[in-house]
Amino acid sequence: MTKKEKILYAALRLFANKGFADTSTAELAKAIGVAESTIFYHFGSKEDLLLEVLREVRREVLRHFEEHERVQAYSCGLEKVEGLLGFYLYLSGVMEDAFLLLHRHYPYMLARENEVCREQLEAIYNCFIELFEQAVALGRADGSVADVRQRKVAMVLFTMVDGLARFKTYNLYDAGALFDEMIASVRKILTQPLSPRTDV
Amino acid sequence: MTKKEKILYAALRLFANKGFADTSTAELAKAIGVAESTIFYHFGSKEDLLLEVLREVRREVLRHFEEHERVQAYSCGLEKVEGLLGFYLYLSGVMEDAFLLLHRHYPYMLARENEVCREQLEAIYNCFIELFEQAVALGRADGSVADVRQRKVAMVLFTMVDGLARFKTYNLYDAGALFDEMIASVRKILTQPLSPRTDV
DNA sequence: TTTGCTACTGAGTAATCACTCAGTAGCGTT
DNA sequence: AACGCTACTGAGTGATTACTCAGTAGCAAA
Repeated sequence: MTKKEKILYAALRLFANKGFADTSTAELAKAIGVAESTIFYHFGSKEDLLLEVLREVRREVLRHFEEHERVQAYSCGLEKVEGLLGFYLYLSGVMEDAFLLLHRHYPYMLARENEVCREQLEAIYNCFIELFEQAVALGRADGSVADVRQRKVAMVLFTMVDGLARFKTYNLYDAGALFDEMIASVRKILTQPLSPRTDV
Repeated sequence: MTKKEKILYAALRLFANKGFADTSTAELAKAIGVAESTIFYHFGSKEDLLLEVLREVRREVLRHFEEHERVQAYSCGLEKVEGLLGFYLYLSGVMEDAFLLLHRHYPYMLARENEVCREQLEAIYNCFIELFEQAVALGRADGSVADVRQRKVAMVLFTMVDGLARFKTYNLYDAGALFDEMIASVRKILTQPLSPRTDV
């Protein structure tokens, strides 16, 4: 691994676990045994380093989902939705640092004024929601999913699984124990038709 | 408002919006027109100030929920669950800074080594989940909620609404538009009985 | 051998950081 | 008038911050 790559991955680890402001370039350099100025030689500034880290996170996340899409076969749309939810949670463990970084506030603050940052974040989130929505659409087509509002349901599903992934990486409570319950809930959401009026 | 209170609320606002590490005591002092040393006179250190802020957030959040519990009447458990979810989202707007702070990573990092911090966070989250669980239990008793695993369902509900609140305060997408969909989903989760085997 | 280029570094720098401290203004009690 | 106390401050402190820059080692082409 080149020194540039070492810096990139160490930065991901430290920015994710300690936060951007709480990680000094001196500390980062010391952690991998390079001179502090090497960081600035390769990346220009600390903020540009973060942007490069986000770019790398985007590449990795999309690569993982494309790979999953390519190799994993599902018998119906409902099963695919459930599979994707599981894969999301699995990824949040495999790419723990990346998800930790995505659950921090700093990147979203930066995104407000920095177009490059905004671009990476949007690409990542669009990828997630698109995949969920496509799986729901597939389910509607093959009959495994009832009549639901595709886009909105996909976003609710994403909200659920991302919230769970966040609690998992924050160690707030056991995500594994909750996952089964979430899947059961998702099945109810997707198999029951749109708002069967229950009043009076 | 005393200078001490001014410092406390300005700290909440700045810690929530800029982050703990990114808010300097000099900036905080300047924002409210007091000497920087006044902060240390009242709170001792920057970290102790954060702990005091979290204590205040805890007091406010619990007060709001107790008030809501006291004045709001619901005709059945299911309706109460839905009401609580709406109230949670409403609160995340009214107490935006507090929720922003609770959605940051720093307090949870601090909680690992600081008992006082851990205590405040646990009190807040326990309050939420307890209320949701009680409402679910009420629903089971009055028949508006089907046979479900109370605790786990309550946690899934909390995961959903907290995720939505987070996206709302991060301005990722329109929470209002998603809320109706979430309520519809919650109704499906709570009114359909436990896992009716759908295989083959 | 000279030249040019990339990768990298140690020694800086000004600015900012959290925090300290001696001192004071105001006010109630004796 | 003297005292004691609380609230508050301005002027510091040494440490740390992101970043700069002149210089060097190594290697490839001329």
